[in-house]
Amino acid sequence: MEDRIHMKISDRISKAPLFNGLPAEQIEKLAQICLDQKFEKGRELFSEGNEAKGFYLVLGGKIKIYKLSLEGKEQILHIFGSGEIFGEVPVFAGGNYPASAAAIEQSRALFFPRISFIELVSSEPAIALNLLGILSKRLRRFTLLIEDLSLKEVPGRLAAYLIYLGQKSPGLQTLELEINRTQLASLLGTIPETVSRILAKMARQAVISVEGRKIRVLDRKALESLAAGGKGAI
Amino acid sequence: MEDRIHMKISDRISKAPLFNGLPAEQIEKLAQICLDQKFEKGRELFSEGNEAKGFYLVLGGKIKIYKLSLEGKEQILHIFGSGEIFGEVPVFAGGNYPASAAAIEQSRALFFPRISFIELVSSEPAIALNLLGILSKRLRRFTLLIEDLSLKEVPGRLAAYLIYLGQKSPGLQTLELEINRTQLASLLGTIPETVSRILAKMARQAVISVEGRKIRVLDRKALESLAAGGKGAI
DNA sequence: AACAATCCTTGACTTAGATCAAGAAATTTG
DNA sequence: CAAATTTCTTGATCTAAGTCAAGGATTGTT
Repeated sequence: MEDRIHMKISDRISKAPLFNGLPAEQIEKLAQICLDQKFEKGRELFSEGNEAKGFYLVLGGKIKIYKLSLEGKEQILHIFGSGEIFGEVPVFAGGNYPASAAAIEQSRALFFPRISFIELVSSEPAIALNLLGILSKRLRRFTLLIEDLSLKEVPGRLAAYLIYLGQKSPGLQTLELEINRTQLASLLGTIPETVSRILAKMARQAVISVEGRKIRVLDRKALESLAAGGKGAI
Repeated sequence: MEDRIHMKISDRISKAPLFNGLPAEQIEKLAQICLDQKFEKGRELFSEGNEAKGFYLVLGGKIKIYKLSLEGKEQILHIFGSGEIFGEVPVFAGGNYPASAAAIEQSRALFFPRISFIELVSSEPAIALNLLGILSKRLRRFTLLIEDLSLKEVPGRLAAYLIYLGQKSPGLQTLELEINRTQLASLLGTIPETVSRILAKMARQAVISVEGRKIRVLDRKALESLAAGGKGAI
């Protein structure tokens, strides 16, 4: 029995982009050092400022990474799904987690302790290069978020998010927001009321049609020009 | 003559955090593959979307990394000074530069072509680990900027920036903004007028005193509480 | 089915900060 | 040094979006 579970884990590990192109023995080693963890919806994995003991690889569910202001307002930095890693920043930069993490639905993740992982990376250039690629892409995504937050108004950010969702599952013309208005607002740096209002406005202008969390794009051109436009582009 | 210049370059390379702990032969190799470049004030090094052929190590001056909106409004992501690297994201993530770069004063930088550098990293885990550390720290800084942009109002961001400047040169109680109001505004995601107004307001409240680009912190506690406070904290 | 608990939408109001404008100060250039 | 250019400040106005509030729609629970 134990063997079967074990096999499965190393299988999952080998499929993560981070560990692409690693020889089987390395994967096996990784499977030995990691912990398999489950989190119910709402459960917090770590808080900003916690000492970082390692990082996570998501096997299932959704984990949000977020910041809280003193008054408790939340800005979601990213929502990670299956195959993605998070919490790796302090593994290399040292110190504490720069943001908090919580499961927004029932989730499963592998935890890799810091020290054993650093040893592995030092001896395995392939992992290091994969990691460099992942961190670089993440930097690029953050660059985009910063750009959006400072140069675009909320309608532009929302339009950009819809387009991003559309690219994630091409072909489909009805896209499914997999998160509620509050989470979406937090991801866009605004509040649920504003999200509702803007969705309603876009629907009134026949750019999209909205039905709960299902959104159909009616006028792609208009959506794109909204997303591209800076402030005052409406 | 050539030798002396050459010696100097490898010397400069060995002092950059990225190349810490590298053996002399590797430094020498790096010195061979890089190009020594000078840029007058205002000169653009690359534009967002340009194909990335390599990255830069600053030897002197100041380089800003920025994004432009359609209307030409600028958000500065960071200003790099001596010893820092930039433009390394697409070297590993592939593709194009995600932002633009320009010199805000006369500057000098070494350019490292992508391909030769990747080869070196693959064979040299020490460089890879240094790079992972640098990218991780940069991610953390971006995390902070995102937090500031979405959870703090402009006075809070400005206060945080002043504190950050103070930490860069401890001891001194007069700090020198090394950039003009426009650049500062762009860095904080606002406009010069707003920066002026907030500086004036802080001075009126005896939190700081302002004289051109020289700022003296009069009430550190007040400044810190401004920086810590979220929206509506004034 | 009926209840509670979220979640979503819409309206009235307020406000931080952007825009427009114009003069003062500082810096650069001939 | 004077002229020209750039940078900084301050005031008046405008607007995107946040706050407060309350009703309607969904979802889950016993």
